[in-house]
Amino acid sequence: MDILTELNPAQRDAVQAINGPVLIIAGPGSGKTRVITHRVAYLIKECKVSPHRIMAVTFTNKAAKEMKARLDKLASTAVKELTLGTFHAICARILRQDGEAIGISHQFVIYDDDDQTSLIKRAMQELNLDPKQHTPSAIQNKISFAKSQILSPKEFIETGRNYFEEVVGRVYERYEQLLKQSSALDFDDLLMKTVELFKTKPDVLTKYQQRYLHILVDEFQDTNLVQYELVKLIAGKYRNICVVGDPDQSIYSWRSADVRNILNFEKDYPGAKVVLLEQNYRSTKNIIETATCVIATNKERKPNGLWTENEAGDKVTITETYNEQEEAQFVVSEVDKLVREAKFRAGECAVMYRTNAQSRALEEAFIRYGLPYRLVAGTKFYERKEVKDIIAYLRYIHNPDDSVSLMRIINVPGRGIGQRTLAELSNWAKSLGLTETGLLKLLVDIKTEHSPFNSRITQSLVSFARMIENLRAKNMDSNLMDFFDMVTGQTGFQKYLLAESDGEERWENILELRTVAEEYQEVPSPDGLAAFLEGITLVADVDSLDQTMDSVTLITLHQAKGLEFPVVFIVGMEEGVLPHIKSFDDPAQMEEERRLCYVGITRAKRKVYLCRAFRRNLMGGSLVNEASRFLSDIPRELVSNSGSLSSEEAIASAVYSWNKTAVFTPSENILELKAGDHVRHARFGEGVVINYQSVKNDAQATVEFNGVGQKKLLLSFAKLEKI
DNA sequence: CGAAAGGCTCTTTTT
DNA sequence: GAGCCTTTCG
Repeated sequence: MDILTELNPAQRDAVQAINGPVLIIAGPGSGKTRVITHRVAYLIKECKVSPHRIMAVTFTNKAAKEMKARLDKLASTAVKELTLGTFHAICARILRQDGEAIGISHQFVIYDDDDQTSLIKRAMQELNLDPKQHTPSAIQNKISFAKSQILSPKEFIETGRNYFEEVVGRVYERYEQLLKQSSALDFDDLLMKTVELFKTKPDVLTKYQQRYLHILVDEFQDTNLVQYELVKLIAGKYRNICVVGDPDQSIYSWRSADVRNILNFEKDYPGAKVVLLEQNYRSTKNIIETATCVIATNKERKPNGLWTENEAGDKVTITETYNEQEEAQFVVSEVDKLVREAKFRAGECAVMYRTNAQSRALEEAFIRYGLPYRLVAGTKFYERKEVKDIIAYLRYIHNPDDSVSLMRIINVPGRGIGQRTLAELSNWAKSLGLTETGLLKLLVDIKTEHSPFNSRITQSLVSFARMIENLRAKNMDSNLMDFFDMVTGQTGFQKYLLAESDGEERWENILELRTVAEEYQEVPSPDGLAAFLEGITLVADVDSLDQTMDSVTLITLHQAKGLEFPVVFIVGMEEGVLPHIKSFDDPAQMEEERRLCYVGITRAKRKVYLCRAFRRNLMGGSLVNEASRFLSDIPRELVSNSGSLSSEEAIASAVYSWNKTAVFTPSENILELKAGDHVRHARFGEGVVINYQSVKNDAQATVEFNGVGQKKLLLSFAKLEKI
């Protein structure tokens, strides 16, 4: 297969410009992924560059996986040799390899957000800082920002310009010490320490510079300073650096991403070749025009020439409903309609929203209707308590210095080791210059009467320490699966979990985690555990999104970047939601909200629905929001029903849509059921009615489905059959 | 020590 | 409305 034939001239240009710096500005749907993969394939097949000497950086692991799959088809050569992954994953690998040169333990663990918070809290406690005066999360954000700017605690303190920053500086300093003691790195460290490694160890840098003849970076508009520096360092020798991005899709400034990286690329890399990809292959003309009108209002941007040869297609639908329940109901019934009319499959539809909390009303509606959906994130799998607990056990076994994990699990299940004991343990360890684990080992060796704790507690601590030591030894020569089972069994965790009220369900999450571990089985022990731990820490939830399943995708606008769906619903098109209220007093942030909206609209291939609720519940209270300003930027001729409404009209519309809802609620033949009745559902199969109650003109039934569990169903929607 | 209850504060987006 | 923290009592 010829790599170049199926490309348009601009795309071909982008693929073939292999010498020197290249900037590719790629509008949405312009075949960006295709260009990147073809470029890599071109380098390997036509230019005979060894895959070993190519680095390709993606924004998510999912994007990396996808690219790998595409390359396998395009250039069947050893794609394994490629360095392909997110910045974080690539840096983790580099530090695992060469981090020791700057004092990073070979065994380091990666702390996620949660772990970071607990460590910051501990640092604050030690410094006698009141968490009410300075919230840990504010401090965490600031530290993260400092790291993204490659500022050490010392440098940060020097540049501090107010009291708060001075406080942050002190916490930052102590936090770093605690991280070091725990042999741990946080997410930002992965990047910052790699830059530090390169800057202080020229020989290491040279090694990587010489290796990577070609570097590609995707989603360049969302890189931050650390990432920018990193790329600059590695590309320092050959300068064959190709970056791809779209300033209009920059939506991560809150994570310190800096659009200037892409806007100033030509200045920083003089002579860079610039390629514009402006033809959109994804969306209909109406969708492109709508998106263009929305983004055009931004002042801080260069206009682009996005266009498409695609048909005009359907007009954009704008709906107003009374509240978010009705909004969700509208979405669900509309999806149902599209599916019933055989226009689209459920899996081709996505519902996008600004904040995760908005998924709730949607989920409820999908459940009631009995329509399949998949939620990306939500209570994220790896953030569930039971999952984090087991991971903490595994991590602590892997790395005895990991005090955050130790503190998390030393009393889970309860072993009579409480707050007081732990505080004493920490203090005593500190005064002896030992880690907590070191102290526990000491306790095992000395006579019980020499322990400063009472005998019951000493006994507890000693048996805990012995158990962990035993497991640590087991990890050395056991199969990863056997080892996993030993951990859940011998720690008493399984028993403890199953005794909890919702234990069954939570235990299933552990089994789910176990299946993830299966992927690392072939890695010989003890490295299998290390590989597993690293794999799960750097995974985002979008990474696991499998679009082949035939169910509607519920996803945040941020996560939706880089994806495409035939049908897109954007809900919560209201002032305060999208744009989010936090952006009201900052024009730059407001522009980012607009870009977010733009990203959402441009995910759609065929159909766009923009939904708004007149009233919305937020933290108990109920708010009346005006229509999003973004809606008023869309010309009426692109919209199939009425555009923005004034607030007086909104009330009329609320009444109108209330009636409309009643119309598409088929209130005839509501099935009458009682507890104990057997029923059948198209998706959930057979089950037994547990509870049944009438609600207005409708009825709600709780049904225990065989092998599926309990579901609450609204009978006007769910197609139940009595058997 | 730990379970239960009450009180508080936030809620944007995530590798 | 939840999640976190503190208080209280057994």
